[in-house]
Amino acid sequence: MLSNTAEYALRAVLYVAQHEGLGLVRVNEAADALDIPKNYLSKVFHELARGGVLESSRGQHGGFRLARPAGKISLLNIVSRFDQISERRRCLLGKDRCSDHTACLVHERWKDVSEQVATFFRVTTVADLMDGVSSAA
Amino acid sequence: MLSNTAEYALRAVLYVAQHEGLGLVRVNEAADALDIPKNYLSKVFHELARGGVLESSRGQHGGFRLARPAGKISLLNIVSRFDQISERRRCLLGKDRCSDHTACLVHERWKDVSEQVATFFRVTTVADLMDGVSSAA
DNA sequence: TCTAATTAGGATATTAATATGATAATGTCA
DNA sequence: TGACATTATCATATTAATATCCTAATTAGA
Repeated sequence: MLSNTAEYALRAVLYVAQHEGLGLVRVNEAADALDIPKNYLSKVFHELARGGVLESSRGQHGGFRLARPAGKISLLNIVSRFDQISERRRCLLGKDRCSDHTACLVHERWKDVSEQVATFFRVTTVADLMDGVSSAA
Repeated sequence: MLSNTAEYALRAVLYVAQHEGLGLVRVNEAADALDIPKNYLSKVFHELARGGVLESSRGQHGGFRLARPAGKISLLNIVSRFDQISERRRCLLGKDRCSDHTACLVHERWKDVSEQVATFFRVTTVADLMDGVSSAA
């Protein structure tokens, strides 16, 4: 359902969120803790920074922090930098959109299901993922 | 959500289903109609035959037909030869299972959503996909 | 028996995802 | 200023997905 890369990103942002207030998170530290290849995670962090999810600072004592509160970062904000979670309804059979006159009940059901997936990523936030925090669920 | 290959397989089986009773479907014919590379589709068909979804016969006038009625072929039967639609609940963050004591409400919601996806593929049949046929939806 | 049409399947090419390695740029602090 | 720790970035390697090419096996029919 999610690419490796997107899963890395989710776990990494969660890790950063859990270290808010404890200083910046360094790539090496997070890579060790999460068992993700360092150089690869470095690129994931960079991409998340470019996407406005994280903020980076360079130099000694540099690292990453959340760019905004965990409750304001949806899982879609994270995942969409790497995977496409199609918000736009997409036909099960690969066409961009079903022409309405051939649409059958299956297409409707598929639309329902895939919209639920999209909604999950859109409304769930990093804060929701954190242990003990079970708001807005 | 689905790989290219699995999407090809769905479209191809639907095509074969729509030609039931009209003689065997040849790979070249289906590839042209569906705009899928011939040799690639050839392997997809072959794999579906090995998986008991299609039956093949070789030689002149050979081709493919459904191995059983369209209503007895679930989309999961088709797709699972190529993609893994995880029936087993899988943690959003990549672990095989969430340990229960760290499971939060988000995990529950994700389980709900992903089980709906799995159920869709399991209960929807090729017959449901065919135009005009709108049973069991 | 021969030819043609077809599936079966091996070999290889291309492309995208994942991963690694090396270097440059930046900021901190002695 | 200079050493060092860090992010930024470029270059390359590896692996998996997608695609193409070619030949073998099988069957129908002339």
